[in-house]
Amino acid sequence: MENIKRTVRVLLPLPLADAYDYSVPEGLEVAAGHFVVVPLGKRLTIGVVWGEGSGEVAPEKLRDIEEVMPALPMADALRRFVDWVSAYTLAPPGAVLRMAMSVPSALEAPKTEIVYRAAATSDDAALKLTNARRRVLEQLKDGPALPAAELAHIAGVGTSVIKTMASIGLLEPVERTMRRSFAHPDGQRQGPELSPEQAIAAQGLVDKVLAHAFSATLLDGVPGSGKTEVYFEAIAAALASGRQVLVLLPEIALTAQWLKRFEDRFGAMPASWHSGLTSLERRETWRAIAEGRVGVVVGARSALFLPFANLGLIVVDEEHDGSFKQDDGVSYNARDMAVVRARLVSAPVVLASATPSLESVVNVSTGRYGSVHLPDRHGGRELATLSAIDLRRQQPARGRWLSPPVVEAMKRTFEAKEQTLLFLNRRGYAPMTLCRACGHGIECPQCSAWLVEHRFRRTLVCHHCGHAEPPARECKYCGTPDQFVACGPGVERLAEEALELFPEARLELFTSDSLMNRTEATAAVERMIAGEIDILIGTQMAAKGHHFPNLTLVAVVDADLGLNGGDLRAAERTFQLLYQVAGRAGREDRPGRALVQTHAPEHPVMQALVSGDRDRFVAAELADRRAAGMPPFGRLASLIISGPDPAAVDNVCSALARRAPHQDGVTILGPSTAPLALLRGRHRRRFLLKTSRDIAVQPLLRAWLERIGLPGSVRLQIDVDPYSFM
DNA sequence: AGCACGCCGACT
DNA sequence: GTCGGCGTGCTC
Repeated sequence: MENIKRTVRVLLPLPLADAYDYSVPEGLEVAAGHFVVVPLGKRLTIGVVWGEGSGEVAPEKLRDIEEVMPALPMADALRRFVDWVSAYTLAPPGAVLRMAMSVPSALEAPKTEIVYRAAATSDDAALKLTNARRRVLEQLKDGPALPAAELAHIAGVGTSVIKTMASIGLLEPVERTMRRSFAHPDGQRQGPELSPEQAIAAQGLVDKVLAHAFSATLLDGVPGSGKTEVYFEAIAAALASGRQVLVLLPEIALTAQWLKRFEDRFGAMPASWHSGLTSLERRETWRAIAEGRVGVVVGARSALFLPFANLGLIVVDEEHDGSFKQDDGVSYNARDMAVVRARLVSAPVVLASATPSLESVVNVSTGRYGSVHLPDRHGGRELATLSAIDLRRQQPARGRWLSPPVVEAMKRTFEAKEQTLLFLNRRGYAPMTLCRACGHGIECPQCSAWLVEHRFRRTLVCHHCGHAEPPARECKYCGTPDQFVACGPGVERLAEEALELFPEARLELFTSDSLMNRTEATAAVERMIAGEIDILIGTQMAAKGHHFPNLTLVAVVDADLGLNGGDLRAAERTFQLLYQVAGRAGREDRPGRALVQTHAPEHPVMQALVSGDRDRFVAAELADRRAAGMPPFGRLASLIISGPDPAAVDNVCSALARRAPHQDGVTILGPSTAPLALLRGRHRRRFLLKTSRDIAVQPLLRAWLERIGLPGSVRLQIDVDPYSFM
């Protein structure tokens, strides 16, 4: 008879329905949170011990854990966070774990090196002291132990001298783990002088940090009111009490300017976490965070799953930003999950924004979140005056996109040697290309979307799947050559127009295509600050996280762009975006102007922007949402069914429709074709589940989907709290 | 996520 | 006749 072995549940970073049971070999010490190597099929995989064995699997199927990784175990709070996110989003727990195990190499034993220190001298050895050997010992007398090569170099001897000294006992080799050291931002350092309002706000946040308990606070203030300085005080307090801080920023707002401000305040850079890190940087940063050697991490949403040893504060800046929502793989909103993570580690979370999301506004009014309000622009700077330009009356010339008042304002700005930002949230030259002969537009072969012409790169690109093709001469529908015509403006086309109007102006494009990487973006920002650019043309990349002192005119070329399409958040998002863009103008001593071109100046969004009455807009938008039972007053979940064969997709939809839940407070909308009816060659249908606030959507969805069989090629994507409907 | 198994097109 | 394409299914 075989001994009854202990079994444990091991969660693997794979999209499996649940953790797997493994047996623990005799003599292996295994506890919850340990990273372990286990066999899976023919290969070995790293997983995390999640608890004692479930006992649900036939004992003969169980396999032994191979080994325990030499890494700090995953903290209890992080494991509970993974479970929580999985339960909320209905993503498999292993898919969530994968986000918390993004750097597998960090789990391996760190590399070591041999360093030498002076050995306790014996008389015997002292006799053999040559000049070279003496110099080596001199170096080590009050310096640190060093690797052979380095020691030899600074002592001016060959490495063979070190080798011999070690062998005759003059030097003692020591094995040391190599680890990158991180600078320590100083929480004790004196901060800048704050205005009375800022000081009160900062104290409010500091009190939350010192309470060492969970709390959520909305920090709400207009651009330039000093939000960053205020939450820096909370960071200082957390650092001073020996705790770690996580700052989440939208990816494109993580700029050199932000880092510079941080360094000026704390005397050292924070650790940053974003997609541009090398694998070495990721490994070292991950490890240092787990070992508590990093005080502050600033990062994009994926930083939320880092293994903090001692987290004492989370800040989510630009909390309204849609990019906190991840749509591929696990659909989660990092802003909301940051609140959960803070609760699980009993730490405060601060959500900061000049244009808070309606969710946060409602959470404040119901008392779930506290609030700290900063009323004014610091230093008495005024917000830009914002005017709507009615495109129905002030028409641009044919084939042109800038209206006469905008051109006139650009002219005056240029003559005053000040800078203009033309904002258009459309990459490329033209969003659509049409054949004049037959009227067909050029579509993506795998998506229901137009191909966008990128004239500089001489390609037509699909912005949804990345498909690219060279421009053809002949129309593929009617064969007529040379009849293509570009429809509508993109930033490249706008640049062409601006250059014709101002041939002597220095003009630059600022988009995610023309500026491929961070370094180039930083350089462009610096040129802008240095006044080497007169006209900057950009997408929303230009609108976030930058501060251009000589920028006095912002023109929004197509303010209606985000309002079409019937998206739930269209008005909210447009307001937030345009408000932020307009906030770029006139930030120093010069007054700024923002001109917003629109076909619907009477639209509540435009009215609110022009009057600067954010509160009235928010109130009106909230009233609409409440009447429709939409978030934040109701709950939404979306199901997207997709597959290459439309008939198979429709079959699944019929099965879903037959089993749809019927109960009070629950509405099922659909199935209907999803907004991108064809994406990457997959046909897409969508159901929307709408419930009242008091109903939890997860049990409802679980029961609904429980017995729905999916053919292999059909995928079902669940999105609880969808942000965008496109 | 891998990795194998399995069933239809272009090669030696 | 095989080599190999990637659809489908399983892994404690």
